[in-house]
Amino acid sequence: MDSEKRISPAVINRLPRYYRYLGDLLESDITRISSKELSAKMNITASQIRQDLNNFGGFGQQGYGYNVEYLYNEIKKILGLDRLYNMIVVGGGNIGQALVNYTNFEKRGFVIKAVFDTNPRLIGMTIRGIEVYDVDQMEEYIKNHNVDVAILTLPRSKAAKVANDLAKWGVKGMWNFSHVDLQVPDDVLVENVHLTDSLMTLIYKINEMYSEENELNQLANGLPIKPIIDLED
Amino acid sequence: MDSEKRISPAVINRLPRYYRYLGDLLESDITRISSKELSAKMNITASQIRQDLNNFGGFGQQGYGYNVEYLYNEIKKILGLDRLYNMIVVGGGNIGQALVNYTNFEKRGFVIKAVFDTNPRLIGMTIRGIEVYDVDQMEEYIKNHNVDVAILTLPRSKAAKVANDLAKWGVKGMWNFSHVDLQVPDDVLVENVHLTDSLMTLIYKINEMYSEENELNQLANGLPIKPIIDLED
DNA sequence: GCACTCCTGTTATTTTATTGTCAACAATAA
DNA sequence: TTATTGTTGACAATAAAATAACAGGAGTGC
Repeated sequence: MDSEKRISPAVINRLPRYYRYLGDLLESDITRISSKELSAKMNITASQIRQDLNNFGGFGQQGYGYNVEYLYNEIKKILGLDRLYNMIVVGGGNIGQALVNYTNFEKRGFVIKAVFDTNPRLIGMTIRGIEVYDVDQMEEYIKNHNVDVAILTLPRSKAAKVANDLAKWGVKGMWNFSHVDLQVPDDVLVENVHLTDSLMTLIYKINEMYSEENELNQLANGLPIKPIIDLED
Repeated sequence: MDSEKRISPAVINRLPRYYRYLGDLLESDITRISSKELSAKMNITASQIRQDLNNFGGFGQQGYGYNVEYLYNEIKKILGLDRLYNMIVVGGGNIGQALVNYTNFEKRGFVIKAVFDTNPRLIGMTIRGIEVYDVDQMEEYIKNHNVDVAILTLPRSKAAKVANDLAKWGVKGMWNFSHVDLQVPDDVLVENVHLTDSLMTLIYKINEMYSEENELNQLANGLPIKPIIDLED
C-alpha cells in the first residue's frame, strides 16, 4: 500500500520558487494572497499554483485565498527546511571556496562543517573558520560525524571515484558541481549544477533569437544536407 | 513565414549533455556510435536521442549510426560554440571571483573581459589578469566593447536595477546567479542559476526517500488537516 | 550479389504537464 | 439577513514530452 501518490518532478522543482516568493511577501507584511495575485507576480497560471499546492494539501480558503505565513511555513516543512543539515565540501578550489564563503546557505539551515582537498598548501588552513582536511581523512570524518550532503567541487577526473566512496560511507545526498554525471546507487540522491551546460543553453537561446540572417540562408539552401560520413572504422 | 518549427525547451536543455558525451567519446577515439549505445551511456531512451537530434537534421546513417566527430561538430554549431563570446562579471564577491578564476569557460570560448563592483577595495585590482572596474564605468564600457553576456553575481537587492541598466545598454544575455527572477525586456535572454533552489530540491528528495516513519504517521492521522486561518487582515 | 541484420528517421501511442472550467463555499456588501 | 463577489479544490480538456513501433535504406557476411 504505497501511501501517497508520487509528486511530479516538475512540481518539486517549482517549490523553492514558491517558497522564495512567499518569503518576500512575508517580509513585505502581506498577510494573504490569492492564487490569481500570486500568478501575476510569478508569471505562471493561477491554475497551476492551485494544483501544485494541492499536491500537498488544501492550504487555502475559498473567498480568502492563502495565508502567507501559514503557507510559507507549510512549504518550509514540505521542503524539510525546519531543521539543520550538515554538509562537507569536497574540493577546495575556486568554487568550493566560494560556496564556503557564501553565508546565505547557513541562514537557511545548510551548514558547511568541513572541506576536503588533496592540495598540501590548503590542508590545515581554515576558510571562514572551517577547516580544510586531507581527503584521506574523509572516511573517518564521515563515520564520526553526521554528513547529510557532500558538495562536489572537484575536477571531472576525480569526481566519479569520490562519489563512489562517499556513497559507500553512507552519504545520501550529493550536490554535484563537477562536469560529469555521477553513477551512484539508487538510494543516493544527486543534484547537478552543471554551470557550463547552463551557459551553453543561454548561448543557444541568444543565437536563436538573433539569427534572422542565418534563417534566410537556411531557407535559400533548402533542407539540411545529408552527412558525408567517413566510413573508415 | 516563420521558417522553422520551434525547438522545445526540453530538447535545448539536453543539447549540452549530448555535446559533453560526444566530446568524451571523441577523446576515447570512438568514431561511431548508435543511438542504442549512446542511450545506454546516457541513461535515456534511444528513441529520445534520435528524436532530439532530428529536430536539427538527419545526422546519422541507417545501419551505421552516428559519426562521433561529425555529430560533435554539428552540435557545436547548433549551440553556437564555434565562436568566442565576451562576458563581464557584475559583482566581484565570492561567486564572481570564483567564476573569473574558473578557466574552463575560456576553453569553450567564453571569455571574461572585465569585472564590475562597487567595493573601493576591489576596484583597480585584477583577478587572473582581469581588471575590476567601478560599476559607474559600466555603461561606458558596454558602449565601447561588445558584451555578449553579463554574469550577475550580486546581492538580490541590487540585481533588478543592474539587469535593467544592462538591458538598456544593449546586453542581450544574462547569466543570473542572484536569488531573484529578473524582469527584463522580451529580447533579453536570462538563464538562472539559483543555487539555493537547487540545494532545496536536493534536500526535498533526500527527505522524500528517507521518511518511511513520517509516512506512517501521516497515514495514522488521516488526511491533511484544514488550515486554521487567522482572519485578521 | 543476395539474404539478413542493423539502425535511422518518422509516425503513432502513451505518459506527463499545463491550462481551463465550474460547483461549492467563504467573505463582503447591501 | 440576503445577494453578490471572490476564490478554492476538483476535474476535464489541451498541450507537450517521452516512448514505442515500424518502414525502409545501408552495412555485413557469405
